Parts: sequence; structure tokens; C-alpha cells
Amino acid sequence: MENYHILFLGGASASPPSITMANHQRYLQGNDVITTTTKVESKCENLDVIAKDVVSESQELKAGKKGDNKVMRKHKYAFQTRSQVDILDDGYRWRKYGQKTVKNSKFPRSYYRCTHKECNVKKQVQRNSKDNEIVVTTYEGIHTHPVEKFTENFEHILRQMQTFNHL
DNA sequence: CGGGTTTGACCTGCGC
DNA sequence: GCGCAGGTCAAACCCG
Repeated sequence: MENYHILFLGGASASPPSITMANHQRYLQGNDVITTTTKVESKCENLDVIAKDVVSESQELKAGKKGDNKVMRKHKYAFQTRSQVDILDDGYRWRKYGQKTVKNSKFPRSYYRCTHKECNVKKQVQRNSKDNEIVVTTYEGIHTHPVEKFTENFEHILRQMQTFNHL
């Protein structure tokens, strides 16, 4: 079993965005997953970069839509894993619909959509050019259906992510 | 044949 | 308005 970390960043609805992290290996063993922000910071040197991205997005949403509380929330989560494989088995089926090279990154970014009918959840997968063992995954949207293939791996953490975002 | 991937073209938002 | 960068489309292709 590979030893890699999951970084989970709270989306636009959190104020300020909360950051939690799971040790994926422990997670796979079925133990408690989510640790606290403070623990993350000492373990993950790339935390700041991604955290800033999410914060700025959150602020943009607020700034652009202030005064309108009927706005659809944009559910967007980013986390990174330390892994040799790009594609994590998170229990959902994904169809790749694009790939782009990104500036200042030697690795391309891949674009995926959930294959379930009427479910337009998207995700992006990109390898960190500074540390090519790190894979950054960004999810956007909430699945309108249960996981199609039950894998203990991610069902739990995805549920946590969604619950968190609805607070 | 059905479903997924590849890949260049196209679209769009943003900074200058 | 222009050009760049990122995101998406879709035709061709691949594979069980």
C-alpha cells in the first residue's frame, strides 16, 4: 500500500476556508481520517500555494455576488496526493474530455467529467512540476447520485467533503 | 457496437 | 481590440 497524503481544502462556502488533511494510508486502513489544520501545515510544504488559490476564489465569489444570497454555491475542492499513479479510484466513473499543457508546468493537466447521466461533476488532475510524486486533484460540483462502485478508499472522505461544504 | 481516450480546433475571460 | 492561457468540443481513433 502506497503511503501518500490527502490534502482537503474547504470550498467557497467556508469562511474562512478550513483546511483538513488525511493520511491516506491510515484512511485506507479504515481508521479515522481527518486531522486538523495545524497538523497539516507541518507535514505539507505545498499547503500555502493551494490554500491561497482557494481563498482567492472564495473571495471572488463573495465580491461578485454580494447582496444576492440566492446564488448557487460553487462547490470546488482541491487536494493533493503523493502517489505514483495519476488516477485515484474514488468510486466514480470519469470520462476524460480534454488535456492541456499549462504554463510553468512540465506536466499536462487532464480534464474529467463524471459519466453518470445528468451529473456534471468535473475534476482536474495535474502533477506538481516541483515534486513529480505529488498529484493535485480538483473536484468541482456535487454528485447527484451515489457512488457507482463502492470502494472504501474515497466514499468516506467525499462524504466528509460534501457535509463540510453544506455547513 | 458501445464506451472511453486522444488531440487539434474552437471558445472565452482577462490583462495590456 | 489583441493576444495569451485555460477550458471545452468533437471527430477520429482505440479496445474489449
